Amino acid sequence: MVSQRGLDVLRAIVQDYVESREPVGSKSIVDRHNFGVSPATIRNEMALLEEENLIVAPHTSSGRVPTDKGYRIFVDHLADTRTISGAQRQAIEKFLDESHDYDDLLQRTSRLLAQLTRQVAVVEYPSLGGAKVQRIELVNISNDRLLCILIADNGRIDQRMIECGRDVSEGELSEYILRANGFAAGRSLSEAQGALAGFENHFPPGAQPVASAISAAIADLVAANRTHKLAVSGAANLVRTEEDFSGNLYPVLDAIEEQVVLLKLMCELAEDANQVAVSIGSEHGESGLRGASLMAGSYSSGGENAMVGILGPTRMDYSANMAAVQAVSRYLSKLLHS
Amino acid sequence: MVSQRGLDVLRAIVQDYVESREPVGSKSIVDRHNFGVSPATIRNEMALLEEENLIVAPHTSSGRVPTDKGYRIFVDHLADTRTISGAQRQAIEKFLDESHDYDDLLQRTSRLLAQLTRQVAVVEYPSLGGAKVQRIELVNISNDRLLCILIADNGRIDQRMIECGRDVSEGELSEYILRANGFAAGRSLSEAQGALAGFENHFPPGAQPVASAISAAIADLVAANRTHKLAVSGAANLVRTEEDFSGNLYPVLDAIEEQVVLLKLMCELAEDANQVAVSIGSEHGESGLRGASLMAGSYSSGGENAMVGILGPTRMDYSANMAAVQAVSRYLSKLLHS
DNA sequence: TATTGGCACTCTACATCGGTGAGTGCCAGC
DNA sequence: GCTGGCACTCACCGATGTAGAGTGCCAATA
Repeated sequence: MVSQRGLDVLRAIVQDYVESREPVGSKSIVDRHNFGVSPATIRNEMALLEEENLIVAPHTSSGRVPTDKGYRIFVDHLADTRTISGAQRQAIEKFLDESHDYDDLLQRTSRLLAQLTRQVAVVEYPSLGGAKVQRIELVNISNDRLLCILIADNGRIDQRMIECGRDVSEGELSEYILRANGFAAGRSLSEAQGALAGFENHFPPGAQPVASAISAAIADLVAANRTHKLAVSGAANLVRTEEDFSGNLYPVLDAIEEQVVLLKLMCELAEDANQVAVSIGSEHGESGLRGASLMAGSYSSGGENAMVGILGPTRMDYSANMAAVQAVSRYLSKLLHS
Repeated sequence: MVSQRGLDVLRAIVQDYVESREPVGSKSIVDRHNFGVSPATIRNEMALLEEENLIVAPHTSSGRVPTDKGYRIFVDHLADTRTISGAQRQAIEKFLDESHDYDDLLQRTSRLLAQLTRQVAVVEYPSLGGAKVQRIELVNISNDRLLCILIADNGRIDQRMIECGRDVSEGELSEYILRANGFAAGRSLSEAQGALAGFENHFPPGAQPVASAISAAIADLVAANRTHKLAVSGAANLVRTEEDFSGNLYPVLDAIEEQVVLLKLMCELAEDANQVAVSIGSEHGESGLRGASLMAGSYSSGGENAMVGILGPTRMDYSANMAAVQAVSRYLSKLLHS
């Protein structure tokens, strides 16, 4: 069992290591913190911490480095819950208030968080599952192609191209639009998909192929909206912290681009909606992201929750970053609810 | 003046250096290429090439490395104009034919090119300047917010949120829609902007604030479409070639994220529409991208030209990459014209 | 005149070696 | 339970030496 003073030592080690990037020795701890005891005593505490797998020595007779488990204890019990500065708060509000639309807002959020934390920022687009269909639009693009646009009541828009194989007159088009909206408008996305089953049967045989292509496109749009999307910024920050990833950035950059893995990890963090959650190093199973921590808080938009967070090396300033993620996610929720 | 054999030596140096990543010596040249002369003769040629600033020796008594100027001669006169393999061609066609819509197509193009060249791929969205307004839609999002959607006849869609400050009834809304389309539909974007001047004067005083907000949003959309957008993929490929950037990826990743610089450079490459153009190392003024080459070809969509290309270290396989960029840009044009 | 073999020279990469310093573990004494 | 002392370990640094790749130059040659 680790004593209170042991935990204080752990806190000191995490703080100093995050700052200096170098293994922390017993002497430097007594120099920088007021423990009122000698290095030898600290060494005894460190031996206990090492037994508990909270810290580790990279090699015999070097200082100690926190393990993932050590960071976990730090995050859960030892990190001071900081709040961001007034200037930072103002910067957040100013920057986000300037956004033009939904897309722009989430991209700005991502950029802002990358700048505040100097890490890679990740913002999840909310699912549209609970959103309602505001309107379905069909537009003639070229002779034999239609564009199908789905507008949700929270402002999100998605589109799909439809190949008709033949011309569609304006009159026929407005018929499709009228019916499709009759079926789907006002319903939630998940309902809309069901409601459109058999859509094509309400049209004369000649129009059925196009009608079923339309209902397929809408189904596809709805399905695509279940798989979430991400806005990512600040990849350049990774080179600053390159050594922390033991020089191998490839899997991290790859994860950022592929997004699938990031999405999965973000979802796993979503349990506790009110707190900023952290997944540290090897806690998430991804071997390529073994040196990375993911931190995320949730925000809500139109009844749907989504995550906003950062990706960085396990050796990061958890206190400051949690405060930033917290502040940004709260303000984002507030903005989307107004 | 450099002799024909001198140029052959330059070609050999570029090819070998690109492959081996190591300065090329006179002996290895005679070993790998059939010059039928001794290393000493090659050394004499190399001395001349060095005088012309086409190659340089990193230090006394090491092999030679091409300079940016050397790469330039190589690209302009010496590179064999390769064509891609049948399998690659099929892969391109298969992958791009599967795209759902405009956005998806350009993103797929970017991914594809990144995979083919193993570099960072950049695809410029075409300007909408010449495109026509297909329709303008206004949608009530919440009580006091409207979403303004601009649909162009080439399938591109953009949106802006409008804060009205008061409720807008459905009747009033359809009035706005009717008029806005009356003014703008069927016109090119640039015309539409002019046509909407004084739009609000056609409404009763009570409706004028909202009307002018709408026309401002449309003007904003048109303006935003003049500043182009990029789809970028394959950033992870940079770590593979990290040493080529003398270990400093920051400015490169930064340029990728900021996009402004990339856009500028792409535009500068646009002069010759039919050929793949290359900007090598310090040729473009950006100090952060001194170790990078940008290669781009143009494609056309709805009368507008835009660029598709790659960003990589100056030490890249120009022949193969030019073939890939060429093939992808041609196929993209073809797909967009059908 | 262009080419070549030979030779001295240069510089990097790599391994070896000893000294220094930071840090540890352990133990006896307070 | 804390502390000072001590022996020990190991990374880091600079100096040193060696091997190898490559060059420039020159005199000889076809």
